[in-house]
Amino acid sequence: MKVSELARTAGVTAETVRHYVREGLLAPERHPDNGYQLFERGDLERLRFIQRARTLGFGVAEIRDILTHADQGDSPCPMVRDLLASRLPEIHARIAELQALAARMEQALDAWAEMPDGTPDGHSLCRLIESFPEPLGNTESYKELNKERNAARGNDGGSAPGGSPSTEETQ
Amino acid sequence: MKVSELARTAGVTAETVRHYVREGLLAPERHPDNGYQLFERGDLERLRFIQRARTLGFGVAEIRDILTHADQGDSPCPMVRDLLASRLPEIHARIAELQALAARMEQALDAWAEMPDGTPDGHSLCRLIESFPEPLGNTESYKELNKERNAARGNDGGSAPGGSPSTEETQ
DNA sequence: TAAAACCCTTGTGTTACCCAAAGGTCAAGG
DNA sequence: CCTTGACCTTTGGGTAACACAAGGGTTTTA
Repeated sequence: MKVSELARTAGVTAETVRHYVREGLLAPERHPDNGYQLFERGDLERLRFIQRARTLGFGVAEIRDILTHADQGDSPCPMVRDLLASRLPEIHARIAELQALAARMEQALDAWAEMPDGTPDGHSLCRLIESFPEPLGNTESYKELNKERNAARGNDGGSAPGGSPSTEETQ
Repeated sequence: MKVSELARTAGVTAETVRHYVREGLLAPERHPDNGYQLFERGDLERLRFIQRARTLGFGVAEIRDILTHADQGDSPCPMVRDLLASRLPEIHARIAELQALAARMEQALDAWAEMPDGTPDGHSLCRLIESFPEPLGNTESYKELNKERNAARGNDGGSAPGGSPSTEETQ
């Protein structure tokens, strides 16, 4: 199998397959003459495994670890269980944040239904937004909110090599 | 006010303020001698406005547009309303996806409570994961799921300069 | 006056891919 | 045989919102 045949069979793009190869999740042989990647039946299974793991919320680096362990004869199952168990609360937290966001948005839309648009004067940029409460004091929950956008979980759940964050010019 | 005083007052990091300056949301004057950024009272209000808008789910680029409009004397309110209204369904969709993910994770943890770990043989990488259904056929929902991780919404809701995606080597 | 504290810019990293460019390879038709 | 078009390769850049470190200047203070 060549790249796009594998990709088509598994329902992903060829770019995705190449990405997994680059990241070491897949290690196809190479055609000696032209350098084409040659995938086997096992690679298809491996790719399907990757897909399942992705739908369970695992990141590519984590899946690489899992596969590496399995390739070395170690059972990755305990690791898998731990990862899943430790990630679950984070997911729930993100759901709660998003629900709070949705609630704020709906509340805003409601409140604004009765307000005029108004041209910005020296005091008001957009009363629709300014009529909202500031993230007072609560630096933490504000920063949590930002994670909704970055939302690359997996880089903050584990060990923090730096210690306490956000401590430049602490004064 | 210098950078970190502004940042401290608003409860963000100096890096965040510098980021907004780089992105054009804030345009402080410069001290002619040393090049330091000099913020005024109005910049603090502006920053608080930005924070409120962020908690409402607006992206930095969108906020820049809003501010630019307001600076030019146009009311950004209609734009704000439209953005919010169009984004809300996306948020709900992401909540649903995350809830589905959480459900899958919980289901997995439950099901695995009774399964043995097992050492990987030639057929099984990790039965815990392999016992899961594949994202059959449904390429769309699989890709949607990925957005949970990237989760940079706002770059796919608008105009797509490319046309139909995922159409390399269509064959 | 020297160190602490703060300022500047620039570059790099994060996540999981997508996309474009430049160029080689291969199967089929004329 | 040669062209064409579909496919392959690698490299490099982009995405969102910052965080962080480096290298170097400035200001404040002890």
